[in-house]
Amino acid sequence: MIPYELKWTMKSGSDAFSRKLGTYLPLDADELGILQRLANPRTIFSAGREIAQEGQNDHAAYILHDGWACSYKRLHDGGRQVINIQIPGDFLGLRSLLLRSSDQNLVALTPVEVSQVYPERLLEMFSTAPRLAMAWLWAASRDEAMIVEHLVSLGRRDALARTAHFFLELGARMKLIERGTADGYACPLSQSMLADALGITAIHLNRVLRQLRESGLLVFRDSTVTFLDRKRLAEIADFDLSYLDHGTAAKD
Amino acid sequence: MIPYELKWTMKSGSDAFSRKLGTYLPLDADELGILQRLANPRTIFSAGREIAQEGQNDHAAYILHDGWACSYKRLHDGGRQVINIQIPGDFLGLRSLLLRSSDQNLVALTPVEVSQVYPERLLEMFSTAPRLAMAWLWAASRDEAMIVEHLVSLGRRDALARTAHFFLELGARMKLIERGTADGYACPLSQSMLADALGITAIHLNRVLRQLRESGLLVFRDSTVTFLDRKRLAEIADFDLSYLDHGTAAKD
DNA sequence: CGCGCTCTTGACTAGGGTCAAGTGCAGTGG
DNA sequence: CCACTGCACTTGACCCTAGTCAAGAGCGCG
Repeated sequence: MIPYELKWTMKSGSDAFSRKLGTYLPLDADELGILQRLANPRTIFSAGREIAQEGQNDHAAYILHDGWACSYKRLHDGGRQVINIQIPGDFLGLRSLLLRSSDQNLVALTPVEVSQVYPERLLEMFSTAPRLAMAWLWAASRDEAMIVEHLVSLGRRDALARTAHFFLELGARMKLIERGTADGYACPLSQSMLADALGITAIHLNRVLRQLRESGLLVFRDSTVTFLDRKRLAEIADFDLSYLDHGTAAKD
Repeated sequence: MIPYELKWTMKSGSDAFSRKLGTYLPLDADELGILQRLANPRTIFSAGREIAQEGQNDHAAYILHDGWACSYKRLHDGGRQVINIQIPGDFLGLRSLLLRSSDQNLVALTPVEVSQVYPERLLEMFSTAPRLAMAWLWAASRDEAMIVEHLVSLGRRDALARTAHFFLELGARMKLIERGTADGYACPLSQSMLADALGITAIHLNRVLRQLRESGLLVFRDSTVTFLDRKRLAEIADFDLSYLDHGTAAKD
């Protein structure tokens, strides 16, 4: 299998995080400067590295600049529930900043590049750059809306619809940061990780993926998602991307 | 059946919202004054009244001072998934404040008393009362942590554990606002509402409730939850209330 | 070469959904 | 006072989705 890294479209250059906040409201040079300072210095975690643990109280929050990460919780029986998958431009562990201890685990799924978020600098930003603060809170609200939609999937969609929904959402997010097209995107997730996100077993996910493939809907193979029939997928998944709150979202 | 209103323990008096923020950090007279102004004027919605609708862009957010409400999303097939149940002291629709349109519906489950949250006054507070802003963001983070735990329930707990977990969590929240004890609390939820929160059918919830009752674990009857064996319930549910982030949480 | 990991598939099982019927009560109108 | 309606709740019978168990294939790596 081709190592994931070789397949990235490395058009990062401009910062995914700034670009994301910029979709909420246009940022001026001063504001972009503040963001630049928040986005440095950078730290690298290698793939598989645990970035934060549930119960820790070191209040580790980051901005993810490159690579994929995910947040999850563990149950006492050893089960794992993935809360969210994070891609470049996303927050990591933001919710835990003000809580006494982290409510989740964070792990790097590929090599990642992050910058740490410090509560003091954040509070300072809230008073000196209120527009930026609004954009920040908007992004946090949007993250929460994604978690809520994930909750709806787990509660009310069957395995097929859930899987279709997941890939469609991720596709929309990837497209927003210019790492994907309407046809597909690179996706370095293992089936077991995906299954733990979707609340089904890896075995059943495998069956669902086969069904999606054989129905001519979607192919997930070699760490790549290829949409074959987005329209029908969206119908099956009851997918409506308005919760992603893309201001200028394309219709497809 | 006894009307729900008659059974409230009306010890409100001091404001549930102020008390909640106060558990994060002690508030001084100035800060309490600001909160008082945010908590007025009050609006009443009668039971069953829809407070906000998904897709609306009137940015309606409230603080719930009295009564119960819930937030939910609808699927195209008519299905409903309850996101969260709100009790006095909770936010309503806070996440939708900065989004272009509300990502959820809000409905009053009992008569409720709310005060509206205005974005301008909120931003003002962030610059003039940073400690209050932190407490506010803490409360919002805690709400999100509850949603995440709900997501874990839907993804990885079976119907029995899910139901037990729900009642335990709600019990801890009720106790925090002094509307419940270690033995139980008043709970004006219909079985169908509860089922839509737990991601199961009302019929199956009914079977689960019977099982809980017959196993001597918990009784939910006449809008009242009575714990019979909290210890065993907590084991079954894999319940650990640290995500609720009660600073001084009692151990029981 | 063999270990370990991810992925794949089949056979069987069980948790929870669906369908259907029925109970108990509150409210309404005769 | 008593039908009648409507809603929330209850229970049983049956079925299907997804979990469990088991075996094997493909591949990277020491």
